[in-house]
Amino acid sequence: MDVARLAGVSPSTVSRILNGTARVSDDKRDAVLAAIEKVKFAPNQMAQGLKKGRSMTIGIVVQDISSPFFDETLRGVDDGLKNTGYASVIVSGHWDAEEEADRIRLLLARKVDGIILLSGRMSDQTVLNFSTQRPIVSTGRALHTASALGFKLDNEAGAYLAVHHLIELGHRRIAFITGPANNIDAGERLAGYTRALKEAGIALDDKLIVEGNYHESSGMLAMNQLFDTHQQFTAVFAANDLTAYGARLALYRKGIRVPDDISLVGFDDLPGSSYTTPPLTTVRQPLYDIGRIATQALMRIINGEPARGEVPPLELVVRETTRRVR
Amino acid sequence: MDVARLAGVSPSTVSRILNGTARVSDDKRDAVLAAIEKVKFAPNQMAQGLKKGRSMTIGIVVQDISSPFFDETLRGVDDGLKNTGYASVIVSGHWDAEEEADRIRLLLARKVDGIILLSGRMSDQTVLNFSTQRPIVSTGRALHTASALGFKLDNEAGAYLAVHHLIELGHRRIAFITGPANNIDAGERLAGYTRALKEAGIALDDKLIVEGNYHESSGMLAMNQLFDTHQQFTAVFAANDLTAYGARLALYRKGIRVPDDISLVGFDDLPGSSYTTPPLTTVRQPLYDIGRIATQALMRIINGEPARGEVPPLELVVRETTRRVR
DNA sequence: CTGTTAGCGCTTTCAT
DNA sequence: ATGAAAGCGCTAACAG
Repeated sequence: MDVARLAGVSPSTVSRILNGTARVSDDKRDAVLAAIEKVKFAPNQMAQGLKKGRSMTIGIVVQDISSPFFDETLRGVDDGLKNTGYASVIVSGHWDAEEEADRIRLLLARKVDGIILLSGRMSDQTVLNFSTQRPIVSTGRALHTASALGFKLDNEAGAYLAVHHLIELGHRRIAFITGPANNIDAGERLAGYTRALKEAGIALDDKLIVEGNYHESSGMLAMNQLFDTHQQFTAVFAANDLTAYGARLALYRKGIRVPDDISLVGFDDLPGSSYTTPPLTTVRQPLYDIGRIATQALMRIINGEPARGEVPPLELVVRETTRRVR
Repeated sequence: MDVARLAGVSPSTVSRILNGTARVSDDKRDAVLAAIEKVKFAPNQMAQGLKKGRSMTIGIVVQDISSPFFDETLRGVDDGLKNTGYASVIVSGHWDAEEEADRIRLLLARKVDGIILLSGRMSDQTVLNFSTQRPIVSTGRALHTASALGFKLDNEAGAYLAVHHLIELGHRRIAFITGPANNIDAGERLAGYTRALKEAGIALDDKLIVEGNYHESSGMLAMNQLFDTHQQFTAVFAANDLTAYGARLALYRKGIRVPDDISLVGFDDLPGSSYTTPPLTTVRQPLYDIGRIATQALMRIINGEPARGEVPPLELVVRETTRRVR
């Protein structure tokens, strides 16, 4: 080590000072510190990592690099990492189980110390397999082993909340724009919609259910399809906020007022949903908390402590896109 | 190496096969490949990095982990990295020059092979200093050395475009919600606003200029301040889209129609701006392209090629929040 | 308290 | 074409 020579000590001593591994006499310490300052020395993390078997890096797998949904969760992750010395490398699985697995293999080759999997598409078994190499914390699944932890939110209950709210306001013809057919969360939200209707004695009408893909454009398309087929309804429940935004625009284009003519409910409560016109009534997912709590749980596992952590439940946020049917 | 023993060859041979560094006889190659498959071997990237002096990682410095603005740019970065073998570690400077420098030092200690600095707050000189250690590509500044490249968009011209559009529509009383006072881009946008007004022979009215902070809430506050002080105006130009969203909500709350009563223009063209109600007229920043082009430029520098790259100019996107004054 | 030694997992001369 | 040996920069015994 350069610094060692400069300070006239051995590399070990420098290392000891850097890591606080052992007592070092004050004069040597001062000399070393001075040398470090002089050369602006910072230990090579790759060498450190190689030696210690810790890369001080965790991997985050998202499905979409550019989505307010993952964004908000990442903010939680970032805060959870604060003062841990850990950095994160973020990769995208692009909503594809295969690609997701590939990305995880890459992270593993990079020797990340742990992985956070957001909205994974892989099977639980695959996650469990990977977790033998490095601890994994995942959202969207219920897992609980020594090296794998999952947080599952009750989508069914969340959707029920939304539809029940609409029913309480007197709505009986409630359209539903679902998420992608192969998406588990989307399926659960559909189940919640169905249950709320059934409980209220409202017959399910397939024509009022149209498939979207979680993006704005699909919300718009879905609304137009509803209108083109002349469906009658007074409220729309969208499987996520982005879809609701699209639906909102379709309504605007038709000159239909929200909430005066039609009520609209979303799902997620993205940061932007408080600023739509009008502000969106939606089911709040504790996105930030999920990120933060998942990260803290992962840190615990990495440090050999038992895995634990719980996230707040979904809750309905009533804003201004819903009102009593007249 | 485990694989080496299994295949009955030396570690060097395995390495040669992995890297294609030299010819290897077919039978040995087959044996090694089989062994790799069997053990599912993937080289330890930290060891590789330590030896080769390349971490195959670049650092990205954003100012806000959770903002549609950076998001869109990051998507471009991600695409630019595709098939390069590079991964990125994203850190946030939180709009603070000091923190930004700290984060860069962290990235440097991690031996990233290059850095992309988005909307940096540091001085050009500081960037140049860091660039002696690792190549840096930055947005928001004009730089062009062997190891530092900057892309600067013409904010002044962009703002001019927006205000000129409003003036052409007959607006004369145009309010401006600025960005943070210490923000360079914001200052340039103010200059563009001023020039457009002056060119049209419209006197500048300080009362129509109110400071925001680039967030939705400040747009809302700014509008309210304008109303509370009884300003007269028929159009509002917001320093960025988020601010425009906030202004839009304030207008909605007052029952003022957009664009019928008041026209509104933003700046950025965030992905969500096509789906506001009504869709927002704004100055388009090629966020995605910036990310992609910056990344490709950085890759070139890393590979020893001359730095180059150019981003598309700002352009006005006329949607539905502006109309001719009656 | 501190220096010497070995070695983390890989690549790269240098021989052969 | 291939193996042996050295070494990337650091830390962790092991002596002393």
